[in-house]
Amino acid sequence: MDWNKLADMLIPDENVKPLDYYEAQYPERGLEKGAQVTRLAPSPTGFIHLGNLFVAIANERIAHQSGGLMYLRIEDTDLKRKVDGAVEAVKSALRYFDIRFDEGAEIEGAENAYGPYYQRERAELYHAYAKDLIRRGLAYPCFCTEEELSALREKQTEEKKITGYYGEYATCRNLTEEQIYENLKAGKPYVIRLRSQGNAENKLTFRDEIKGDITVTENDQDVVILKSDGIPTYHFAHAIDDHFMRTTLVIRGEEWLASLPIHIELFDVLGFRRPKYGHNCSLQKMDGETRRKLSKRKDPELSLEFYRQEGYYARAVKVYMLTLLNSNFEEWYLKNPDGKLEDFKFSIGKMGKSGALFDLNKLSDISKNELAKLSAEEMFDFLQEWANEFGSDVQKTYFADRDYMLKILTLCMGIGGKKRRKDFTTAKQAMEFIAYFFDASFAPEYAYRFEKATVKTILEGFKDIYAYEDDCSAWFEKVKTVASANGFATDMKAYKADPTAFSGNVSDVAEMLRIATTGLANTPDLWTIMQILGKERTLARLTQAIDALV
RNA sequence: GGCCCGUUGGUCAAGCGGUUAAGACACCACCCUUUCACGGUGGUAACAUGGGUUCGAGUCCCGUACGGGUCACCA
Repeated sequence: MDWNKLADMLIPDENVKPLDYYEAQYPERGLEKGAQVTRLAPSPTGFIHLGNLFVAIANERIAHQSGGLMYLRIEDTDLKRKVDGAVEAVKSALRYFDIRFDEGAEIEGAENAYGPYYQRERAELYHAYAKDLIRRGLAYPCFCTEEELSALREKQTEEKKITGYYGEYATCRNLTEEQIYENLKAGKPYVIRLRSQGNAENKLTFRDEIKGDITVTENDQDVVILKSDGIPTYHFAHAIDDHFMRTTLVIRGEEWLASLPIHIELFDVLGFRRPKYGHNCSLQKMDGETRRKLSKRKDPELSLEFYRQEGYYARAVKVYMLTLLNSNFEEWYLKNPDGKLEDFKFSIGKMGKSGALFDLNKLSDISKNELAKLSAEEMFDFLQEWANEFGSDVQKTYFADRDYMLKILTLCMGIGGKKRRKDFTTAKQAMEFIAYFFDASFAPEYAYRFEKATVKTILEGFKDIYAYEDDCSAWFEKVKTVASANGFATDMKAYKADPTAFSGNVSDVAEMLRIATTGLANTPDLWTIMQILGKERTLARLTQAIDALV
């Protein structure tokens, strides 16, 4: 068999350059010792999910912490999955979480010397190396059809053999020269397969940066490296790209662990030094009784878009990811609540070995704490930004009167008090929380716990003596006045001693007033709310409440 | 099914042969309090299982069970 001839026929010389050329074009990066080059390599499906973020944060931290860099590569080798605008979607989603790339696809201001970063634009490189493999007898054309392949798979399954294209089953591996040229002449479509030199009987231990030592078997599958359209498969592109982009560390999902033997063989056969690998466990969730990997179809919370729509504070999501990512992060953060996330010493060795259940509850807790660190102005901006994109028309009007809104936020966040309140968990929830401050969205249901007549008398009594100018204590004295005038206890001790002696107590009266003016039984301080609402609006609300009591 | 990986409270987890088995979230109780939220105090709750090794095992070894991942011209 004349491999050179075959190689020239399959991949003509005019389409590729000598291998040395590429090595020279993409030299080793002159980074300091220990600096890691990492990457995020999504396929442009337009669906960027939590797992991407998870891995992205780890890659980003390690790269920047070590004085290295992280780049963005687009794995667009499967055109069936390609979606327009997907790259922009990836970038904007990650930007929202403050993940910065140093170079890569559409990264402005970077040198991008190791590009192109779209795999479809790197065809020449893949072809050059595929050609070299063919020439060396380490790759060959395969003319098997999809039908033949699936028939083979069925047969193997039936016979309880390992499925795949390998050993005796790799029929095209042994095609004669004549057969090959005949097939080519007949115009039969073909793929290029690796002629695997491995033996599945051989096991070797592989050091994974996250999982530690794992045992893998040698690859013996004649995997496809170039698809019939001349585009490489993931495996081949991975080997070539991570070599020429000079990646030193690949952190990726553990779904890749199974194909690691293929990658090991590919790197070896191509003569490339392998990067280090860390295979990260995927996020899971409970589905009834069982836990499972978060799924794109079933779980909206997998999509990063979900967090933007719900108005989760980006930093909160990031903090949560970090607590899942590095077991000692949470402790560090407790000690350094105001520290910069970048100051935490991220370590790949502290990454979990088993998949974590995603816990929205925990995220909510973190969100509350993060939002409680904002100033009223920052909260204003955060909410407005969210409302502009996802809010209702009414919600957008909340921001018309900046001072009014800032007063509301100051109250609801407990700014100026001894302790911050933690009522807000997301922008969406916060907007609903403050809705009663705006007449346009004030829709009270007035769920009183007392007789209408009683409530009415009390509301009228309070309205008569209410004065906007009253300070907090004068105001509360008036509440008490109305309370005792109607047989409600003003002294809690007396009330507790004998509840039957009273109709209720001040807190019940306060509740009626609260429901009347806000429609809710639970709110922040009522006096302050009335101050913010203003005299006119407060009286109007009381009147409205009284009128509703017929 | 084959091959890999894993298994400490409901959840995330510390633990590296000797601990009263940390901490956080959630939950419960009490305190603070005109409601709520915040805050404070306390509480319920765990080493999947069976064998070894060892003076001693959550920690090391083997088996079992359970869970996860993967077996494409998808990444």
